[in-house]
Amino acid sequence: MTLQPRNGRAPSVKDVAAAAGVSLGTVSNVLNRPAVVSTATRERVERAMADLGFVRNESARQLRAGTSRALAYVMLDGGNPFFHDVAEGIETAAEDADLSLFVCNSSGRSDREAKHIDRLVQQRVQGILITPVDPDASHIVEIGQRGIPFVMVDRLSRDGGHCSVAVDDVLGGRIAVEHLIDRGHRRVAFVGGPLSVGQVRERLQGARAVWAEFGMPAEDLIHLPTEALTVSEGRSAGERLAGLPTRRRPTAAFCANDLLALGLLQHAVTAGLRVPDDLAIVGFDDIDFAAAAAVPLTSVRQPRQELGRTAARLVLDEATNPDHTHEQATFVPALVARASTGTVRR
Amino acid sequence: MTLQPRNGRAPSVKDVAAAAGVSLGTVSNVLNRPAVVSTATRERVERAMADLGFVRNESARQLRAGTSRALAYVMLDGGNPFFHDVAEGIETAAEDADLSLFVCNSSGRSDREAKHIDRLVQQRVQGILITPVDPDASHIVEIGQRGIPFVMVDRLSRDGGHCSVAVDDVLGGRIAVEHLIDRGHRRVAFVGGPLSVGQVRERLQGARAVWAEFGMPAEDLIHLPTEALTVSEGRSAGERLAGLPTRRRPTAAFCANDLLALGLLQHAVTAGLRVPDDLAIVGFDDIDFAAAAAVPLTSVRQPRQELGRTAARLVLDEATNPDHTHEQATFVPALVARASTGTVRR
DNA sequence: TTGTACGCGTTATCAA
DNA sequence: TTGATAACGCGTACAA
Repeated sequence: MTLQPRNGRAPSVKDVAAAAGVSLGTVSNVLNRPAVVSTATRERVERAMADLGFVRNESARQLRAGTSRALAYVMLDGGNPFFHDVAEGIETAAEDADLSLFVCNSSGRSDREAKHIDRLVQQRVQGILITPVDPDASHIVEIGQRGIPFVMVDRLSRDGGHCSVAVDDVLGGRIAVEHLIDRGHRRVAFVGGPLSVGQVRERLQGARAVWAEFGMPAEDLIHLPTEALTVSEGRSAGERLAGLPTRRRPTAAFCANDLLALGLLQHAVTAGLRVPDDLAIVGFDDIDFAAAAAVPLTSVRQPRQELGRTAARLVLDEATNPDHTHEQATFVPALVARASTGTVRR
Repeated sequence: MTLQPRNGRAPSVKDVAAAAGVSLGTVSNVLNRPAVVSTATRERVERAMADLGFVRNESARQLRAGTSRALAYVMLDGGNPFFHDVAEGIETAAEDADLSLFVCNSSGRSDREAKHIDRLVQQRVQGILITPVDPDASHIVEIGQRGIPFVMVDRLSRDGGHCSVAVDDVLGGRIAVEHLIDRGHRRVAFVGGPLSVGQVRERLQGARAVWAEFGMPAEDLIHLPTEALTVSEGRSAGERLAGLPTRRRPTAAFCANDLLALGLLQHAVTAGLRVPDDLAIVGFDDIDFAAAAAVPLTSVRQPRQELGRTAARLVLDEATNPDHTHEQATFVPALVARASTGTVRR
């Protein structure tokens, strides 16, 4: 390979044509409809491309085509493995459709999210998948108004104005707390926040619903609010929990996600509490680190990869199918019981 | 906002010009040199842009400019939070330079890596940052030959043919094992593999070097090979470790990364071993989950974000500075001692 | 089977 | 201060 770029610029089809002694159209044919080119010339052109180190210019193709060959996923928190797993699911689907996937991370900040979306619209991506900071923010709503295919991930659409995929968070909250009641717990903490996050709200709602249905007094389901869904917030919730007067101290905690649960678990162990005997813990998401915790964590599983794959399927349908209708794909969460809730009380 | 796209196509500068009753060049001036346009016309143009929902077409800009306004990072394992933190560091630097960052994930597969690179070259990204599966693979070497600025992350360049950033892995291995010797351990396991991964090789090398310097018999530093640097491989290493005859069983393990260490920790706890009393554990990377483990993990810290920021700085220099010279940025790792090695033996 | 000419949206240059 | 025009690299009618 020579790789001799003419004065710094990457070789174009024009250069290839000149090198191969054919016309520009022929080179294009070799690239896009090799069948209509004679074997001899095709090989000559291909050799020229290899010699020059020719690479198609995606921008030019895209400009010509009017749209790019890429999908994008804007995730809420790159530090949470849950979103990475969702992204993996999206990527497999994107690969099957021979599309690139741009993964962006808003880190829970609305301004960063808006900036990412701006860029993606400028890139003319085929579709946007997003787990939004706030589903009602104007920059989110505008995506749909622009006519860009988009799907909300891990959050259901309220008005059906677009596709979405999520698990039933209310149900998730129900099965988590039902499991704890089943294990004999009569005083339980819900750890999670802020309540501006829809997922947190609904998981709490499910927890409360099932708690009431079992006839338990509302004041025995204590809400320990957190400022974010992170390990360190879980740790701090643990401190507050330990500070409660003994008669009010819960024997179990249901955390709004696994990161909180891991933080809580860590603090509990540090504070000398035995898990699950002194404190049982249930998480949410079932990320790989949940099973890998020193006391493996009971968790409410979300089909992470499948959420991603389905979301990708939906954007692609919206992007290509003129008869597309918006769809709210709801998945059923499942409890995965592990050691952190392993004992039946009394 | 009307958002009335003419027959499906997004509005272009041409449409804006027509709507505002000005020429195309004026619209361009409003976008790129607003100072040279009179306030009146500028406002008219801006209103037209808002009315039409005009968004610059990045492909066209790029085609014109000859290069994109994006950087790319191809990471080795998206499931390892270490790489996410590196990516965050890169992103901050990219943001400062007003560049987009495309994050790709090879998942340790060379074919996926090659595919990603292909696409990135087609996109004409300004530079590529990569933690390669195999630094000597042809598709890696070709990046440099193509004249595309690129930096190897978490892996030093052997021949200096390109920039790279990494910590001193040999030193990292040394301080980990020195810490264990210091804590009184006389039989230690190195958990990690495959040895085709340079980082693993060098960490082992450092471990062996310091072991020898302290005059310890080589056979008391046992290598427990793994097939990957994952939690589940750590767990399986734990099983093998437990299976060793008591006289040969190490009192401490140094793991090639934190994921292995977490898996090992989990198995140890399950098997009823007390950490650190029965088995002390040192990890590598100091990901957030290390501190968050139920027995907080001693680990060799890498300056993850700073690795990323430095790498970004280097590609940008290569991309913009004609006098650029390749640089191997080496960082010094630091031991972060936590509970998993908390006790001095005997 | 191959070659020619045009358009995609943006920017920069030059002329008015 | 504004307007006309050429160029970027590619794909595709259409003509030869």
